[in-house]
Amino acid sequence: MENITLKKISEVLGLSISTVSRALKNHPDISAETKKRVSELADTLDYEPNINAINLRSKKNRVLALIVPSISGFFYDSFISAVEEECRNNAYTLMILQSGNSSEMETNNLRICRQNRISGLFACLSTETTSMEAFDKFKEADIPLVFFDKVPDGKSYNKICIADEHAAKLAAELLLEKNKKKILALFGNKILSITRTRYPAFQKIISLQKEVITYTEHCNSSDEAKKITNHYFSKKEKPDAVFCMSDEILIGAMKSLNELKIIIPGQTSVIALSDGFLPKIYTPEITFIETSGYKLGKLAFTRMLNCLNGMTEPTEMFTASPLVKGGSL
Amino acid sequence: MENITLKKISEVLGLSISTVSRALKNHPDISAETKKRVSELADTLDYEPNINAINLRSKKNRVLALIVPSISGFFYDSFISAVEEECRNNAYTLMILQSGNSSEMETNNLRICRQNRISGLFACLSTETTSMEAFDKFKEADIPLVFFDKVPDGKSYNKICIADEHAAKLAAELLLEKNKKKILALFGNKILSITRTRYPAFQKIISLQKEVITYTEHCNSSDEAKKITNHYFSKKEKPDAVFCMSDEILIGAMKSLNELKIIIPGQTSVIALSDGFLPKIYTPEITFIETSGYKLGKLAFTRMLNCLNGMTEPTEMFTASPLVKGGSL
DNA sequence: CAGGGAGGTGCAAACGTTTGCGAGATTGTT
DNA sequence: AACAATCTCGCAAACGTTTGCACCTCCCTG
Repeated sequence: MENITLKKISEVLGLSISTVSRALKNHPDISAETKKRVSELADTLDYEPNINAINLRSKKNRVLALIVPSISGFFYDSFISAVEEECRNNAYTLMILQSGNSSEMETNNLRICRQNRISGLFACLSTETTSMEAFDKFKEADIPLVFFDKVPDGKSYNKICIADEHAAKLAAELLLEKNKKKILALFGNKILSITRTRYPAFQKIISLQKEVITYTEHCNSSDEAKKITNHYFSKKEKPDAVFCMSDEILIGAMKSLNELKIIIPGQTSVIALSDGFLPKIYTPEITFIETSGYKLGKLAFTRMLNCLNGMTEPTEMFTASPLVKGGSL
Repeated sequence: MENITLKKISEVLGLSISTVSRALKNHPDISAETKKRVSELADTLDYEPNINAINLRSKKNRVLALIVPSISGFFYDSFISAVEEECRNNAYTLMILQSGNSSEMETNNLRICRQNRISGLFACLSTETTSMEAFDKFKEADIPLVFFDKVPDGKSYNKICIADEHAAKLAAELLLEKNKKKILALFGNKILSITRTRYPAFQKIISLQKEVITYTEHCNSSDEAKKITNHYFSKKEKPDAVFCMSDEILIGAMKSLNELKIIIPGQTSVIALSDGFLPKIYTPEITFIETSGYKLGKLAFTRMLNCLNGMTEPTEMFTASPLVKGGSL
């Protein structure tokens, strides 16, 4: 099975290459008779146009790239899933690259993107990233750049985020509403943009109630979250609620609470910000504010599409974060 | 920032395109002096060769495709993660496509692959797939095809699998060793190749002990697994062990056991075949036979590399499935 | 019959790269 | 002085596609 080209078809049919090309594109110059002959032969030969040639000629391609710390995770896999779905439906090819949260791999990935002359880039910053220089090159080249989740500061970038502020506020309000007085609040690494948004929003609401005590902690992993939770629940005065900023933290906190046989929601309540998969694993199911990677992916793609169509003004967009009630609060 | 080409560089330096091309490839024909001038300019201009042109000329490309039912999942995300890692390290580009377990999308994805003139394909069959015709076209075109997880029957394909048989046997042996007498054995859909391997292997071992009773059930989702578990544990004579063929099933079974407040491992034991993430969520951690997507991905990639280098004899390979002890057995 | 439109098709260039071949220049050998 | 060897480099073709332009053949109209 050789590769079928326009040339082959044209030779068989005794036509010129250009006629065949036009016939397949339903060009008005070509007679219906010819079109029929051409497309029938193309079908039987399983002709597929060579994308490389097309891209080369058009100086464009329909390839989008996506850089993410890790494909497998609590959140990114569903984000990617959504983006891939849209790409496929819009005849874009998706190139996924992992940065492993290393800025070296990140710049390397950006090089790969440039090599491939991608048409657009979805990017989640690695935690190590300090300089935006490499990213700015894409902007200069008019290649749409859509950041998601971990986004850079400043007004000059497209950013698609969870409504972090709203979600954190909502969680805080719920805790107050339920009359919680001693709250263990677990956040992620302070460097992360999501932490820098979620943390103050949460605190602002909580601090409205003077008599509420919050133990605020930052943790970098599930294990750290577990240790911290262990610490607070080994005291005699235990918190009456735990707030978890992310799935990763939720895992650690729940591990601790379960091991200590703390009854939920009897002895303490739990509320989390989550993609939604994990909370349903536990019994009772954890009440959470949904921070859906899937929705975020869909939104990021529509923004990308707009950029590709010329709407290049940098925009910050948010997905809604509904409350999903479990039995943990 | 225009796109830099060999032509531009050659014009600036007053050289021919071919000289520039050779200089950058360290061709012996070119003087050290010229090479230096060329590569310095290329560096400052951020020259990146146009992959489309290269591919067109060489009639090859370094693109591998991967078709998977869904990116987000208990297993595939880590498989993909491994494959992406290797692709990046070997300068291959990875194109990921989801089939959503629909054979229509699957054939559509295969068309995309052909269009892109991919060099190799990793594929996990959708549950709907009945005909291998579309896949066979790749074989005819000498495009390496490596199946993983859900693989077709027959000796004529490359297949990379979990050592399903061994894993299922191991689980069964452990259950017997621990003197379990009434085992609820939960398997997935009978159509799946993994079920067709795991099921008989498990049964064969268990049936060696005549006095052991097994309740074998097949379920298509976590929810079904939960319902079935509920059913068996609502009886007065409850099973003293539960075997879960996959993570998906484990979730359902555990949900049921936790809701019924069955104490593990006091009242019943649990053992699963799992990627390894979920078992560690629970308390006590679930004892499992590791069926690592990550390892499988690494193995699939080495097989792919061998195929690309001419070792085309179809081969079936397995990853090891070690036992990871938790506290549930 | 001349002229003109329309309908159908082909020519050739361009996209950016690689590479076989050959040409000019320099040096060394006899 | 003639010639060979070596070192540097450029020409041109090829990969498969698209597209502006020109060409040819009919047929119609005046």
